[in-house]
Amino acid sequence: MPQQPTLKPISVSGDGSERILVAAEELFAEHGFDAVSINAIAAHAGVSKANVFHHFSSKEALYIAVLREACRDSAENLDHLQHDHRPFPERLADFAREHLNHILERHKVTRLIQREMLYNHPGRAQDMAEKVFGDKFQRLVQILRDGQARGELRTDVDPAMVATLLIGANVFFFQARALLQHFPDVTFATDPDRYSRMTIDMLLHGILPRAAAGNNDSPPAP
Amino acid sequence: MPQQPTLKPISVSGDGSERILVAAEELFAEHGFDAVSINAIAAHAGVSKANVFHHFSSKEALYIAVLREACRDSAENLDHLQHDHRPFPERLADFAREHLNHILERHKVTRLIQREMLYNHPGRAQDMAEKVFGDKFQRLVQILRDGQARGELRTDVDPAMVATLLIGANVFFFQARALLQHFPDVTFATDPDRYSRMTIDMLLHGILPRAAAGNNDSPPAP
DNA sequence: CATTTGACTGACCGATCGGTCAGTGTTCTA
DNA sequence: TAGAACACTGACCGATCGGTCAGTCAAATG
Repeated sequence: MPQQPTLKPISVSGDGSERILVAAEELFAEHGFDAVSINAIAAHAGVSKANVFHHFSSKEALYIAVLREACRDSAENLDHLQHDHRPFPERLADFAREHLNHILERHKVTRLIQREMLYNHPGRAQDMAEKVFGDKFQRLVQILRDGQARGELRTDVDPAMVATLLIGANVFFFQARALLQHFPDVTFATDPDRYSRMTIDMLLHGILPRAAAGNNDSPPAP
Repeated sequence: MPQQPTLKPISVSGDGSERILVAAEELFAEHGFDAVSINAIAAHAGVSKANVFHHFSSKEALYIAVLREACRDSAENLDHLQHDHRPFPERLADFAREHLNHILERHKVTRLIQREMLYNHPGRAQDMAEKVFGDKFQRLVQILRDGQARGELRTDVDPAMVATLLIGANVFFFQARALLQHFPDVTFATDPDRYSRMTIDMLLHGILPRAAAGNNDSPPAP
């Protein structure tokens, strides 16, 4: 970019290295790795440029530290879904809603990771994201498999496919909602909860007309 | 990025400005705006750096020219779906498959646009993409509305929501397939046609167990 | 044939890049 | 209290950035 707007130092407590990390996360998420200079990060954190290199050996190392910090507390809690005995549709709806809210709340991290997926530098942090997401993904798949075993879910659908569609719907909402807002047909761009509900409704019951009306929830007992 | 690999000039016929555009599209799509230097583009196109500025007034202007060229022929043909009289599920399945193949074939353009959505520089090209996609999106919504009017589609689902879910599923497949390949549960990461079929199956019929087995297609006549 | 036009180039510009280094001030400890 | 350890800074480095400019060369134009 030609010029970068002069950024005021952020008001964040904590030692210097932490403030640098926060500032770097903010700027990397907003503008991307290459568009952010060490000078800008230092100014945003209210420290000198040399101080950045005192705490982090290089720009790359700082970026990786930001990613690691971002992924650290990303261990979303799926346990309460695994040991929940409510009907499957309700559990799935809860997951979808919580997952979408999780993404929206931590939008900086989400943007960082989306950038990382787009850049796909093989060495950098792809393997890290792979493990973090792979674990969560695998657990969601296991929950779906359990649902199949209990007869609460069609046995002729691929659980990994259901998980992909669910997560994809949320990720796409996150990245396209700014665009969707300007489409006259779209009324849900600013209402993630409604988006979640509609997604789950369509995923559960499909979009074809039902021969038998009513009967929306509560699948037959196994 | 610390160092950029020395790029051999691409072997492309045409006048200089066209070769510059092709080279710039390739590099911008692969590495992003800020990570690509005019020097790299010039070397990749086999011309001098000054020549790039002879044809384009600035790096920004070149980038916008690349985006414009990319969006130019992006007018995907949805007409044959609008005037197709086969059953609705088949038409929808065709759209999903064609749309996904379209995305995968033109992966450079897709990556460019995904980057643009991530960077969301308000001035640059967001409004352009907005119009291009808005038109296509609106036409898909209209097709779905027609399906509702003919009783081939549930009337209590939001057509814009169906369109979003369908396009989102494909976009997410595009951007996550490299990651999905490494998940042991995922068997469809390298088979877009199968992904499309499974998506449409789930979207049409839902994932709940069907009380009445069989009867997969052909909705009741209006 | 003289001139203009436009594609094209090498050399160069100031600014900024990531990164280094000698040195300053504070704080903890022996 | 001496001094090691540490957080931190301003000045500086070579490289590269986007962009400029004077000039070369070939084709079109009168």
